[in-house]
Amino acid sequence: MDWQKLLTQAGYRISKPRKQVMQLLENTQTPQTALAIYQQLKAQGERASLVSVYRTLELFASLGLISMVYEPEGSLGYLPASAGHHHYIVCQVCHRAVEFNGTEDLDGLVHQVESQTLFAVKDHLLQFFGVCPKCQNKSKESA
Amino acid sequence: MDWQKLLTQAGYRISKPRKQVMQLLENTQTPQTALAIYQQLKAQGERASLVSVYRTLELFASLGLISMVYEPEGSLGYLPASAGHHHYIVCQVCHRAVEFNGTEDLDGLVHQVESQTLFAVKDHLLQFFGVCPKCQNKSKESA
DNA sequence: GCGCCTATTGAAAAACTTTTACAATAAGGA
DNA sequence: TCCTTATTGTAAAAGTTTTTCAATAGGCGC
Repeated sequence: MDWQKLLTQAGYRISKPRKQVMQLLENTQTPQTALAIYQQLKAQGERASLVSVYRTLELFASLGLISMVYEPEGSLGYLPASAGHHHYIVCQVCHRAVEFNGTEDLDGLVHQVESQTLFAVKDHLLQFFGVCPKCQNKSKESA
Repeated sequence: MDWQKLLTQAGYRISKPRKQVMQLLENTQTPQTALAIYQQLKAQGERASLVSVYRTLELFASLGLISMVYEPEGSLGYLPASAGHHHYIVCQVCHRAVEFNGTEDLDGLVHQVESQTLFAVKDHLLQFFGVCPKCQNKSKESA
């Protein structure tokens, strides 16, 4: 189901800022902060407001349409969420984020943590940082 | 090695705010934000400044003396770092954080992610959220 | 396609968080 | 104890996120 139908079914409207934000996120490889999204819309000559970007991101995130990614430098970026798993590895050089599938491998760890700590595990935060293939090649060339 | 020796050897002084912040962190079960630390020091009648708390936390974190924990509601808390692993599970009810040992179990996942994404994995962010044994019992009693 | 209802927007301001500047203070080696 | 300078605290600046509210525009019914 596309995001517009989902919004409508949930009782929300398809407004211009919402379209702009989603379009921008769908066309980027790197997670984008609220401010970065706002600045890019401005740069495109759009009449956009930072407040709407914040509101839109909050809404999209609550509906599971976008995922949050912690950037190496500590800021919080957003990406369109694909169905199912939402774990990312982020390139420390070019910031490109790629999803990986690791849910099954986490199950073992979850059980071990539960028996080790006696907590009931409800949720987790998992992200990897590293260097993407392209940036690996670039550093090889310059070396 | 205790933190005071480590600070001294790294060329830093053992100042009053640094002692206050470390003492407070050592005596708490839940991760503390900069503001929370400042407010507690104030409540204890100490003459403290929020700026120094920020500076102290930044220093301690850079020296590996404290660890950062993402709270369920999104804020960033600090805890004294024990040697070695620094992965936490945080109670969604009482916010208590407990370390768990899962480095080995992550190795398999790291390798899988590397072969799946072709990234070179350099670092990771792993945290669990759940309900601690005490809070599990409390909810059982009230049920 | 038109009009109405109200969700949503944008501008401004407020609230909150973090950083910077700089004179006063205090840590710790001589 | 004295001296040097790292560190502090106050104040201000910078940056981020939220709130307020009148104006706008989305989309349902006709």
